Amino acid sequence: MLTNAKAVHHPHDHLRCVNSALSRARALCSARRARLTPLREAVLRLLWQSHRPLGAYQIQQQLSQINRKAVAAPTVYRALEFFLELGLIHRISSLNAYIGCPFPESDHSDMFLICNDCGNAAEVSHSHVNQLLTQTAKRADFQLASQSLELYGQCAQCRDLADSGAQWVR
Amino acid sequence: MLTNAKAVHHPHDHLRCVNSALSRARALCSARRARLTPLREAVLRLLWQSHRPLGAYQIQQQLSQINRKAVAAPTVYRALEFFLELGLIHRISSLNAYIGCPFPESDHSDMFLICNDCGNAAEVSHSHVNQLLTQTAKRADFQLASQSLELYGQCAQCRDLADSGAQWVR
DNA sequence: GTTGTTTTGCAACAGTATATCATTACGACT
DNA sequence: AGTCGTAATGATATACTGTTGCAAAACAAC
Repeated sequence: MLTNAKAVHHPHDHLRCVNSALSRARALCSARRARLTPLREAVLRLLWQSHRPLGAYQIQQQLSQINRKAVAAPTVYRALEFFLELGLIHRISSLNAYIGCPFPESDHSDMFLICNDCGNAAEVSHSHVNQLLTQTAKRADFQLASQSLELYGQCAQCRDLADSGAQWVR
Repeated sequence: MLTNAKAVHHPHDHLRCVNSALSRARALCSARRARLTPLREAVLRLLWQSHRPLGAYQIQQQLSQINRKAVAAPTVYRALEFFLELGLIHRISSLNAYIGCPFPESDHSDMFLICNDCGNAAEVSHSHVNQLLTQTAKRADFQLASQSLELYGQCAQCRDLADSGAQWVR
């Protein structure tokens, strides 16, 4: 089982996530001869500032602040498209939002565990799940090609917080 | 395993789907003291005209034609919300589209098999899948509450069509 | 440095969904 | 039937999400 849930849904050294993500991105881009421009890197950094999926227009706003001048929507979408094609980010369709992929080099079909309280989304790739889904589809005489799996619930950290009577403030 | 895949992805007597869906809807509405108004029934009929998910604005257009006068977006969304709350329809978030639920009275967590060729979407509820997902989530210390599972691929009918060399025209 | 390609800027627009307030229809009660 | 409260619909505006098309700028290769 490939997952970053242990980090995402618990306290962790987030700087490591960011640095690891950026160095992986740089490696992958140079391997594919894709240009990781300053603007694109800024978008990727924003996506990795936390484990919460970000909407395109949230990115736009933050990017505009950083740049000290307005950045247009297509610019953001182009950067997102660039990363989506490289497998460096994913789109979470039930949220219309985007999130960095923690293991872009491994060919995986992904699933997300999204916390209803804190909004953090962990990625999980589990071969049993994929097998069962493929098999279930096959039993319905359906040839599976791709999937969108988004699970909602409560993460460990928020459960503990809730148990202790505290309130989460977004 | 609860599914309508056998019908959806094969030739079938669709009138039975429609009639069954409408009578179930009427039953459920009267049981819940919810009003199945003419407008709402028209929306539900449109959703059941095929097994392809419909966008809200597609519904709006067709509804306007039927009504011989323009129907506004909020009207459509209100009808959709009404049915969503009753569990009579589902929203497929990766398509921004809506589809009738074939077994609204049974409490189920759903998954869709959506054909990339013909667009038909079958609903599947499989306890093994749900168990495995719940368990996988649990292993990541995550308390599963709800899910959005949308699988894409090729249905049996379209596979046969493709094998026979024919072309599907949408 | 010139040239061809990729990236970014910019403006307009298309598609999806919601907020707000006015109006109408309905159900229950007298 | 008439009144009253609630639910449903109409109508307008607006927010949010995403795309198209074309021009300008940056870059890579020669």
